Amino acid sequence: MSAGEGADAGLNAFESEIVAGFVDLMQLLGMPKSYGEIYGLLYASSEALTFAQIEQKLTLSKGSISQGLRALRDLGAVTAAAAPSGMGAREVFSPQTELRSLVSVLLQERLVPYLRNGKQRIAAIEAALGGQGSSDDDPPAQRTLHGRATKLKAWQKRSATFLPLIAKILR
Amino acid sequence: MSAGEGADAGLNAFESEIVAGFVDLMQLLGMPKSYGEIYGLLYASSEALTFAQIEQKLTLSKGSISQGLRALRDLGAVTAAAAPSGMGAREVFSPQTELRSLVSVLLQERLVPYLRNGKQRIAAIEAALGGQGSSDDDPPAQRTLHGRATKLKAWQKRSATFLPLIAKILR
DNA sequence: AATATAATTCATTTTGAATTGAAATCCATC
DNA sequence: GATGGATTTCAATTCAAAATGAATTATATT
Repeated sequence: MSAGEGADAGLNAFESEIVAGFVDLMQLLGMPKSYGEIYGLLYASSEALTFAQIEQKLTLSKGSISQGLRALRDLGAVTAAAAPSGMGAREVFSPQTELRSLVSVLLQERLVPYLRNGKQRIAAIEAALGGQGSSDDDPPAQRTLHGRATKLKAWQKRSATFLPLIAKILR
Repeated sequence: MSAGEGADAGLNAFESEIVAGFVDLMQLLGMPKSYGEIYGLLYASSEALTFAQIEQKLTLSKGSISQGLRALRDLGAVTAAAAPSGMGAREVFSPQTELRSLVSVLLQERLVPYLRNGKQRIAAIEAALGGQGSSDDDPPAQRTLHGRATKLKAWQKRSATFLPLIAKILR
């Protein structure tokens, strides 16, 4: 007893362990932990859940649930289906259980913008190095800095290869 | 002009681009951005720098610089050498310029604890599933949950392979 | 069409991590 | 071994990201 963190009233042991796991995963990937709670709860449920069911099982406001569900849907991690009519809810939510695609989407979400930036950054660095040489020259120092800039560029190029490679590993 | 963010008084274009790049990298890996500033400045300098030089080039308190340097040294990203006597400083600091090892250390710093946790978590999940079946039985639902738990376990196992693989790619 | 309930939006609040700053400690030089 | 500057420590502060909740909008049911 009392291993994890937030109490989360209505979760059984199975559910709360799974939720905790996905909370950690989301945080590892720099996403809000509420996303992990929502996704984890869906993952631990044999049936698709309604908004209201999520709300009553987790200690999260409607606002957070709404935002979380939207983000997870946009990521393709959760799918919504029309709720069987008669019950109040509009939709029911299920997890995309293919973990590899989930992780790969989450990863790319962070890596792609980083790499995009990197590319222009390298250009700026090279420009700065070129422009700099004119005034105070100190050849050995300049060579060191050139070497470092070159290293960065090589790294940047390798990173571009990187991403598809990760995608492949995750397959 | 004015592409980046923090002004950082005394940095030239070359330095501030490199600093910005490492700040982004640190943040991608969930480390404080001050670490990126310090490492970036060292990386952009042809000579090893003293504590005081770092302080005067960056807009950071002594406290942050001290903590940042310590963390970077612990990570093996920065090395310290005795400062040539006569100048006030005790030590001078240089970057470990092998980016691959830097990134791999930073990555592992986050991945390893996550994976370690994951392992016990899987055990707890299996225990919970086993203990649960007795009271309210719904075989198809149980089978679904079993399937999901199995998927998690498989994923966990693959993740363990994952880490050395990343290390290999970074080589 | 009207009503009641579900879901979303977004300004405000909370929370946790990063940063600061001032006091304590360390170390080289005298 | 005493002095003065260099560095570290850590409680208090700041800051950004996440969560809330009340007002709004959308949708189902009658």
